[in-house]
Amino acid sequence: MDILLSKLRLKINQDIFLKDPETTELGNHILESGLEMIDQLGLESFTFKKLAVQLQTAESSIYRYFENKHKLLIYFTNYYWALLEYFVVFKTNNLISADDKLRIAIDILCNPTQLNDEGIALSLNKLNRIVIAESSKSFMTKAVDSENKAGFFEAYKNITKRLSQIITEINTDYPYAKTLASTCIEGMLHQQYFAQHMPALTDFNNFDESQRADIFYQIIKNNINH
Amino acid sequence: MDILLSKLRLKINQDIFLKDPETTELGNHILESGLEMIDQLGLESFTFKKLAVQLQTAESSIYRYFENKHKLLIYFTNYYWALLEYFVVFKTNNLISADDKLRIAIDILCNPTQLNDEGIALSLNKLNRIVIAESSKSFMTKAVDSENKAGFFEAYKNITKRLSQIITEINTDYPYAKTLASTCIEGMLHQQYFAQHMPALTDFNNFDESQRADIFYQIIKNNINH
DNA sequence: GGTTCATGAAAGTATTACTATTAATAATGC
DNA sequence: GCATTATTAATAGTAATACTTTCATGAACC
Repeated sequence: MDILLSKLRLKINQDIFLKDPETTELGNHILESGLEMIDQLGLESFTFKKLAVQLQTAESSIYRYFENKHKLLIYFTNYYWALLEYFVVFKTNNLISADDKLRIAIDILCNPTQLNDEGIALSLNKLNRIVIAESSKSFMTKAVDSENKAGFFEAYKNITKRLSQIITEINTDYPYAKTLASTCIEGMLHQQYFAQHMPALTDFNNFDESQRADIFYQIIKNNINH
Repeated sequence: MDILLSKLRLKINQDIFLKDPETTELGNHILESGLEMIDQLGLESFTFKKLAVQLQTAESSIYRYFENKHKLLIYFTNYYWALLEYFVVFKTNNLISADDKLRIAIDILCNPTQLNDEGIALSLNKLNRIVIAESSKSFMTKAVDSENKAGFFEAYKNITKRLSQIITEINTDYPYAKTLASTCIEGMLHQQYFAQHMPALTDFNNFDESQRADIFYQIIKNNINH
């Protein structure tokens, strides 16, 4: 695993960026500091101007990589979901029991910051935080239909598909695998957000991570076997 | 019910607005056209300037009612959830069976546009659409903690509490009532959005409304009785 | 009839979200 | 080693956004 991870390169839809940021030094700086700043400031207060100042470069240089900050956010969410999908595939690969696969997939999705992040260029913690706090803004826009067509949400749809396939593997006749999968994946994100900011909406705090995985495992299991 | 509804006035946290929009003609126009425009343009493209042009008034006049468009959105989400809570309370009021209450609460939450909207000033359809598409932006900001403290999300927390109380009524020992309730309420919104914009993430289209209610009923029932 | 209040009109500011131009620098090809 | 090309930095500029301020007008109320 370590060997594989030492050169992990995720495939990101080419239309998300104007110029592949992973191919140059400035590009990589844009990703690192961009992630850091969106995490710190939130998407609303984050601007390419501020990022340019931080990187001691020109605003126009950043615009050569990304059309706007919305695309940069989409880049990060794709990166995050592609990464988690990689882990799900890798860790469930040789398992025979679909139930074991479910357990592991949920663990990864609920506690991604526990993963071994060697070989991953971007901070998994920061990615996790911005996906929790900002990712819904990436598809809750009037451009959703055209961007969906352009494949900007493929990584998110793929991981949902993986989870729904595991569900179907456990019970072929269960008719709502996609709804159950997407509801749980969204729910896992929201519960983390609520635990931090609106505790009235959750039974967890962000310390009982394993319990969070448990309840989503229960929700899925109790439904598909019924 | 009709008699009651003919003068339905919902309590909205006073700190959300600078001046109560329901007390004046201009205020009510701001609400009506503001709702219409956010629905049409999306929150990002919507501006007070555009609204002022539409209403043939001055931008500064609108600013006398709401500090910014974010507050206007919060006003609408509060209005929406307060309205649905009213219906839940009203329709479950005299019921003895907690199971019946659950069924009815879920029906209201999943198919709010079926409700009798006589006596409601704002369009329930538009409110429903903007809550689906925009409401997560109302609390996914860096101001969430102070705004939560200020009570801006009370209506949302209240309806979640209602649902979780019904869950607890069915099974007093179930320890995750809040998580189950908030996950389902968020899920109901998301499934509607996915059905329209990202069908790969759902098993429903927006015509089988009753099925959508069914699956959330199943998710809750199958978990709390286990 | 004077005061308060709500609105409208206009102007002004700082910031945002870009685009365009040009000069300087680095990399690469022959 | 030199010319070509690509990449970046620096600067300036534009249109729009998100406000704030000031002031005049008219209506309402007491």
